[in-house]
Amino acid sequence: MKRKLPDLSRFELQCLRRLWKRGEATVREIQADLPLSPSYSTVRKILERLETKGAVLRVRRQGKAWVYRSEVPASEITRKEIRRLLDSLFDGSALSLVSHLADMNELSVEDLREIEEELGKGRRRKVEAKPKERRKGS
Amino acid sequence: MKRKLPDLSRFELQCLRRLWKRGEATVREIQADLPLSPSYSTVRKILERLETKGAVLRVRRQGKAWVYRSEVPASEITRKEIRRLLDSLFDGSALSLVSHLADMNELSVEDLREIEEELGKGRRRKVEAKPKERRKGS
DNA sequence: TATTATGTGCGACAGATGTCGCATGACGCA
DNA sequence: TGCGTCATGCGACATCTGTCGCACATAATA
Repeated sequence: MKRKLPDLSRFELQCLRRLWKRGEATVREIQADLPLSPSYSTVRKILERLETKGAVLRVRRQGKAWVYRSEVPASEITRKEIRRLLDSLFDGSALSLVSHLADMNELSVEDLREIEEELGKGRRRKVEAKPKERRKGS
Repeated sequence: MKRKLPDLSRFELQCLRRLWKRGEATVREIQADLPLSPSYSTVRKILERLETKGAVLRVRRQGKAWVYRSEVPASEITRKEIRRLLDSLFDGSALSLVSHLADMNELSVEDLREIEEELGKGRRRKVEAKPKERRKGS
Protein backbone atom coordinates (compact mmCIF):
# COMPACT_ATOMS: atom_id res chain seq x y z
CA MET A 1 0.00 0.00 0.00
CA LYS A 2 1.23 3.40 -0.74
CA ARG A 3 -0.15 6.41 0.98
CA LYS A 4 -0.90 9.22 -1.33
CA LEU A 5 1.80 11.82 -1.35
CA PRO A 6 0.50 15.27 -0.51
CA ASP A 7 0.48 18.06 -3.04
CA LEU A 8 2.99 20.64 -1.98
CA SER A 9 3.39 24.23 -2.97
CA ARG A 10 6.72 25.70 -3.96
CA PHE A 11 7.37 27.27 -0.67
CA GLU A 12 6.33 24.19 1.22
CA LEU A 13 8.75 22.24 -0.89
CA GLN A 14 11.48 24.73 -0.07
CA CYS A 15 10.97 24.27 3.63
CA LEU A 16 10.68 20.55 3.36
CA ARG A 17 14.03 20.38 1.63
CA ARG A 18 15.69 22.08 4.55
CA LEU A 19 14.25 19.42 6.74
CA TRP A 20 15.56 16.71 4.50
CA LYS A 21 19.00 18.20 4.70
CA ARG A 22 19.01 18.68 8.40
CA GLY A 23 17.08 15.64 9.41
CA GLU A 24 15.25 17.61 12.04
CA ALA A 25 14.86 21.30 12.61
CA THR A 26 12.97 24.03 14.39
CA VAL A 27 11.06 26.77 12.68
CA ARG A 28 13.82 29.18 13.53
CA GLU A 29 16.46 27.02 11.90
CA ILE A 30 14.52 26.57 8.73
CA GLN A 31 13.85 30.26 8.58
CA ALA A 32 17.55 30.93 8.88
CA ASP A 33 18.20 28.59 5.96
CA LEU A 34 15.79 30.27 3.63
CA PRO A 35 17.24 32.79 1.23
CA LEU A 36 14.50 35.42 1.20
CA SER A 37 14.24 35.45 4.96
CA PRO A 38 10.49 35.51 5.34
CA SER A 39 9.10 36.32 8.74
CA TYR A 40 9.11 33.76 11.48
CA SER A 41 5.34 33.66 11.31
CA THR A 42 5.40 32.86 7.64
CA VAL A 43 7.70 29.90 8.04
CA ARG A 44 5.70 28.89 11.04
CA LYS A 45 2.56 28.84 8.95
CA ILE A 46 4.14 26.78 6.22
CA LEU A 47 5.31 24.19 8.69
CA GLU A 48 1.84 24.17 10.16
CA ARG A 49 0.36 23.44 6.76
CA LEU A 50 2.95 20.81 6.02
CA GLU A 51 1.86 19.20 9.22
CA THR A 52 -1.82 19.17 8.35
CA LYS A 53 -0.86 17.73 4.98
CA GLY A 54 0.93 15.01 6.79
CA ALA A 55 4.28 15.83 5.25
CA VAL A 56 5.88 16.78 8.50
CA LEU A 57 5.72 15.82 12.13
CA ARG A 58 6.55 17.54 15.38
CA VAL A 59 8.74 15.10 17.15
CA ARG A 60 9.79 16.75 20.36
CA ARG A 61 10.54 20.08 21.92
CA GLN A 62 13.87 21.69 22.12
CA GLY A 63 13.44 24.09 24.98
CA LYS A 64 10.19 25.77 24.10
CA ALA A 65 10.49 25.26 20.37
CA TRP A 66 9.11 22.34 18.44
CA VAL A 67 11.41 20.20 16.40
CA TYR A 68 10.04 19.00 13.08
CA ARG A 69 10.86 15.99 11.01
CA SER A 70 9.82 15.10 7.50
CA GLU A 71 7.31 12.33 7.16
CA VAL A 72 7.63 11.96 3.40
CA PRO A 73 10.64 10.43 1.66
CA ALA A 74 12.57 12.94 -0.36
CA SER A 75 12.91 10.50 -3.21
CA GLU A 76 9.20 9.98 -3.56
CA ILE A 77 8.35 13.62 -3.50
CA THR A 78 11.08 14.23 -5.99
CA ARG A 79 9.73 11.61 -8.31
CA LYS A 80 6.31 13.00 -8.02
CA GLU A 81 7.50 16.42 -9.02
CA ILE A 82 9.50 15.08 -11.92
CA ARG A 83 6.52 13.15 -13.11
CA ARG A 84 4.46 16.25 -12.89
CA LEU A 85 6.82 18.17 -15.13
CA LEU A 86 7.10 15.25 -17.50
CA ASP A 87 3.38 14.98 -17.88
CA SER A 88 2.65 18.66 -18.05
CA LEU A 89 5.21 19.54 -20.67
CA PHE A 90 6.69 16.52 -22.32
CA ASP A 91 3.84 14.11 -22.79
CA GLY A 92 5.58 11.95 -20.27
CA SER A 93 8.70 11.55 -22.35
CA ALA A 94 11.81 11.74 -20.22
CA LEU A 95 13.88 11.63 -23.34
CA SER A 96 12.58 14.92 -24.61
CA LEU A 97 13.14 16.46 -21.22
CA VAL A 98 16.76 15.39 -21.26
CA SER A 99 17.05 16.63 -24.78
CA HIS A 100 15.93 20.02 -23.60
CA LEU A 101 18.43 19.92 -20.80
CA ALA A 102 21.16 19.25 -23.28
CA ASP A 103 19.86 22.12 -25.33
CA MET A 104 20.08 24.35 -22.34
CA ASN A 105 23.71 23.41 -21.94
CA GLU A 106 22.96 21.87 -18.63
CA LEU A 107 24.48 18.56 -19.58
CA SER A 108 27.87 17.53 -20.82
CA VAL A 109 28.76 14.34 -22.61
CA GLU A 110 30.64 13.33 -19.49
CA ASP A 111 27.51 13.76 -17.41
CA LEU A 112 25.63 11.48 -19.71
CA ARG A 113 28.35 8.88 -19.75
CA GLU A 114 28.34 8.85 -16.01
CA ILE A 115 24.64 8.13 -15.85
CA GLU A 116 24.99 5.65 -18.63
CA GLU A 117 27.59 3.74 -16.77
CA GLU A 118 25.52 3.61 -13.63
CA LEU A 119 22.58 2.52 -15.67
CA GLY A 120 24.60 -0.15 -17.33
CA LYS A 121 25.78 -1.90 -14.20
CA GLY A 122 22.52 -2.51 -12.47
CA ARG A 123 23.37 0.58 -10.46
CA ARG A 124 21.61 2.16 -7.57
CA ARG A 125 23.91 4.90 -6.41
CA LYS A 126 22.26 8.18 -7.11
CA VAL A 127 24.37 10.98 -8.41
CA GLU A 128 24.58 13.69 -5.84
CA ALA A 129 23.59 17.22 -6.55
CA LYS A 130 26.58 19.46 -6.48
CA PRO A 131 25.30 22.99 -6.94
CA LYS A 132 27.00 24.65 -9.84
CA GLU A 133 27.05 28.26 -10.81
CA ARG A 134 24.43 29.10 -13.33
CA ARG A 135 25.78 30.12 -16.71
CA LYS A 136 24.28 33.44 -17.56
CA GLY A 137 21.48 32.18 -19.70
CA SER A 138 20.30 33.83 -22.86
CA MET B 1 16.13 42.56 -24.48
CA LYS B 2 14.07 39.76 -23.21
CA ARG B 3 10.60 40.29 -21.98
CA LYS B 4 9.87 38.56 -18.78
CA LEU B 5 8.03 35.34 -19.27
CA PRO B 6 4.77 35.21 -17.38
CA ASP B 7 4.20 32.81 -14.52
CA LEU B 8 1.70 30.25 -15.58
CA SER B 9 -0.42 27.88 -13.58
CA ARG B 10 -0.74 24.22 -14.45
CA PHE B 11 -4.00 24.58 -16.19
CA GLU B 12 -2.88 27.63 -18.07
CA LEU B 13 0.10 25.64 -19.23
CA GLN B 14 -2.19 22.86 -20.36
CA CYS B 15 -4.21 25.19 -22.50
CA LEU B 16 -1.17 26.91 -23.86
CA ARG B 17 0.23 23.61 -25.01
CA ARG B 18 -2.85 22.96 -27.10
CA LEU B 19 -2.26 26.26 -28.74
CA TRP B 20 1.34 25.40 -29.46
CA LYS B 21 0.24 22.21 -31.09
CA ARG B 22 -2.46 23.74 -33.15
CA GLY B 23 -0.89 27.04 -33.93
CA GLU B 24 -4.17 28.80 -33.47
CA ALA B 25 -7.40 27.74 -31.88
CA THR B 26 -10.72 28.80 -30.51
CA VAL B 27 -11.87 28.26 -26.98
CA ARG B 28 -14.09 25.47 -28.15
CA GLU B 29 -11.25 23.65 -29.85
CA ILE B 30 -9.01 23.85 -26.85
CA GLN B 31 -11.80 22.67 -24.64
CA ALA B 32 -12.30 19.68 -26.89
CA ASP B 33 -8.60 18.84 -26.61
CA LEU B 34 -8.56 18.86 -22.85
CA PRO B 35 -8.92 15.50 -21.16
CA LEU B 36 -11.09 16.43 -18.19
CA SER B 37 -13.51 18.40 -20.32
CA PRO B 38 -13.99 21.40 -18.09
CA SER B 39 -16.86 23.72 -18.92
CA TYR B 40 -16.60 26.11 -21.78
CA SER B 41 -16.64 28.98 -19.32
CA THR B 42 -13.69 27.55 -17.48
CA VAL B 43 -11.52 27.27 -20.53
CA ARG B 44 -12.74 30.66 -21.58
CA LYS B 45 -11.58 32.11 -18.31
CA ILE B 46 -8.18 30.53 -18.57
CA LEU B 47 -7.67 31.94 -22.03
CA GLU B 48 -8.78 35.29 -20.71
CA ARG B 49 -6.15 35.12 -18.01
CA LEU B 50 -3.50 33.96 -20.40
CA GLU B 51 -4.34 37.02 -22.42
CA THR B 52 -3.96 39.44 -19.54
CA LYS B 53 -0.69 37.75 -18.73
CA GLY B 54 0.40 38.43 -22.25
CA ALA B 55 0.90 34.79 -23.07
CA VAL B 56 -1.79 34.66 -25.66
CA LEU B 57 -3.37 36.93 -28.25
CA ARG B 58 -6.71 37.05 -29.96
CA VAL B 59 -5.85 37.29 -33.60
CA ARG B 60 -9.11 37.25 -35.47
CA ARG B 61 -12.62 35.95 -35.36
CA GLN B 62 -13.83 32.78 -36.89
CA GLY B 63 -17.49 33.36 -37.23
CA LYS B 64 -18.40 34.71 -33.84
CA ALA B 65 -15.63 32.95 -31.98
CA TRP B 66 -12.23 34.41 -31.28
CA VAL B 67 -9.15 32.63 -32.49
CA TYR B 68 -6.19 32.66 -30.13
CA ARG B 69 -2.51 32.41 -30.79
CA SER B 70 0.35 31.91 -28.35
CA GLU B 71 2.57 34.90 -27.81
CA VAL B 72 5.24 33.05 -25.87
CA PRO B 73 7.66 30.60 -27.43
CA ALA B 74 7.14 27.06 -26.27
CA SER B 75 10.86 26.55 -25.86
CA GLU B 76 11.26 29.46 -23.50
CA ILE B 77 8.38 28.52 -21.32
CA THR B 78 9.65 24.98 -21.27
CA ARG B 79 13.07 26.10 -20.20
CA LYS B 80 11.64 28.23 -17.54
CA GLU B 81 9.71 25.33 -16.12
CA ILE B 82 12.68 23.05 -16.25
CA ARG B 83 14.77 25.63 -14.50
CA ARG B 84 12.14 25.93 -11.86
CA LEU B 85 12.23 22.24 -11.11
CA LEU B 86 15.99 22.19 -11.21
CA ASP B 87 16.25 25.00 -8.71
CA SER B 88 13.49 23.86 -6.45
CA LEU B 89 14.64 20.28 -6.05
CA PHE B 90 18.10 19.71 -7.42
CA ASP B 91 20.09 22.74 -6.43
CA GLY B 92 20.23 23.53 -10.09
CA SER B 93 22.02 20.34 -10.99
CA ALA B 94 20.67 18.85 -14.19
CA LEU B 95 22.86 15.85 -13.64
CA SER B 96 21.08 14.82 -10.51
CA LEU B 97 17.75 15.29 -12.22
CA VAL B 98 18.80 12.96 -15.01
CA SER B 99 20.10 10.56 -12.45
CA HIS B 100 16.69 10.47 -10.86
CA LEU B 101 15.09 9.90 -14.23
CA ALA B 102 17.35 6.93 -14.76
CA ASP B 103 16.38 5.74 -11.34
CA MET B 104 12.76 5.97 -12.27
CA ASN B 105 13.41 3.77 -15.27
CA GLU B 106 12.44 6.58 -17.54
CA LEU B 107 15.68 6.43 -19.46
CA SER B 108 17.40 3.69 -21.35
CA VAL B 109 21.04 3.54 -22.29
CA GLU B 110 19.94 4.02 -25.87
CA ASP B 111 18.12 7.19 -24.95
CA LEU B 112 21.25 8.55 -23.39
CA ARG B 113 23.41 7.59 -26.32
CA GLU B 114 21.04 9.36 -28.61
CA ILE B 115 21.29 12.59 -26.68
CA GLU B 116 25.01 12.11 -26.36
CA GLU B 117 25.40 11.82 -30.05
CA GLU B 118 23.36 14.90 -30.71
CA LEU B 119 25.35 16.71 -28.12
CA GLY B 120 28.57 15.55 -29.65
CA LYS B 121 27.96 16.90 -33.12
CA GLY B 122 27.12 20.47 -32.33
CA ARG B 123 23.54 19.40 -32.72
CA ARG B 124 20.38 21.41 -32.63
CA ARG B 125 17.66 19.03 -33.56
CA LYS B 126 15.54 18.52 -30.55
CA VAL B 127 14.32 15.06 -29.79
CA GLU B 128 10.61 14.92 -30.21
CA ALA B 129 8.31 13.78 -27.51
CA LYS B 130 6.71 10.56 -28.45
CA PRO B 131 4.28 9.73 -25.67
CA LYS B 132 5.02 6.37 -24.25
CA GLU B 133 2.90 4.24 -22.02
CA ARG B 134 3.73 4.73 -18.42
CA ARG B 135 5.24 1.70 -16.79
CA LYS B 136 3.20 0.89 -13.75
CA GLY B 137 5.30 2.65 -11.21
CA SER B 138 6.07 1.31 -7.82
C1' DT C 1 -39.71 37.19 -38.79
C1' DA C 2 -39.85 34.46 -34.43
C1' DT C 3 -36.97 30.86 -32.49
C1' DT C 4 -32.90 28.62 -31.32
C1' DA C 5 -27.96 28.03 -30.90
C1' DT C 6 -23.64 29.55 -29.64
C1' DG C 7 -19.83 32.69 -28.07
C1' DT C 8 -18.88 36.57 -25.28
C1' DG C 9 -18.43 39.47 -21.29
C1' DC C 10 -18.88 39.66 -16.43
C1' DG C 11 -19.26 38.24 -12.16
C1' DA C 12 -19.09 34.93 -8.34
C1' DC C 13 -16.85 31.52 -5.36
C1' DA C 14 -14.37 28.23 -2.72
C1' DG C 15 -9.65 26.69 -1.86
C1' DA C 16 -4.85 27.17 -1.96
C1' DT C 17 -0.80 30.20 -1.14
C1' DG C 18 2.32 33.50 0.65
C1' DT C 19 2.70 36.93 4.28
C1' DC C 20 2.08 38.81 8.53
C1' DG C 21 0.69 40.73 13.36
C1' DC C 22 -0.61 40.08 17.98
C1' DA C 23 -1.97 38.27 22.46
C1' DT C 24 -0.35 34.66 25.60
C1' DG C 25 2.41 31.90 28.22
C1' DA C 26 6.77 30.00 29.83
C1' DC C 27 11.80 30.79 30.94
C1' DG C 28 15.87 32.81 32.48
C1' DC C 29 17.84 36.60 34.80
C1' DA C 30 18.45 41.00 37.43
C1' DT D 1 9.62 38.35 42.06
C1' DG D 2 9.09 41.40 38.11
C1' DC D 3 10.70 42.01 33.32
C1' DG D 4 12.32 41.06 28.88
C1' DT D 5 12.70 37.28 25.32
C1' DC D 6 11.06 33.95 22.45
C1' DA D 7 7.94 30.41 20.39
C1' DT D 8 3.31 29.33 20.01
C1' DG D 9 -1.46 29.54 18.66
C1' DC D 10 -4.73 32.10 16.02
C1' DG D 11 -6.41 35.02 13.01
C1' DA D 12 -6.31 38.11 9.02
C1' DC D 13 -5.46 39.17 4.12
C1' DA D 14 -4.58 39.83 -0.66
C1' DT D 15 -3.76 36.90 -4.56
C1' DC D 16 -3.98 33.29 -7.51
C1' DT D 17 -6.43 29.21 -9.34
C1' DG D 18 -9.89 26.31 -10.94
C1' DT D 19 -14.82 26.31 -11.81
C1' DC D 20 -18.98 27.95 -13.11
C1' DG D 21 -23.58 30.45 -14.23
C1' DC D 22 -26.05 33.86 -16.60
C1' DA D 23 -27.67 37.73 -19.34
C1' DC D 24 -26.94 39.57 -23.90
C1' DA D 25 -25.87 39.83 -28.73
C1' DT D 26 -25.83 37.70 -32.95
C1' DA D 27 -25.93 34.32 -36.49
C1' DA D 28 -28.37 30.50 -38.40
C1' DT D 29 -33.06 28.49 -39.12
C1' DA D 30 -37.67 27.26 -39.38
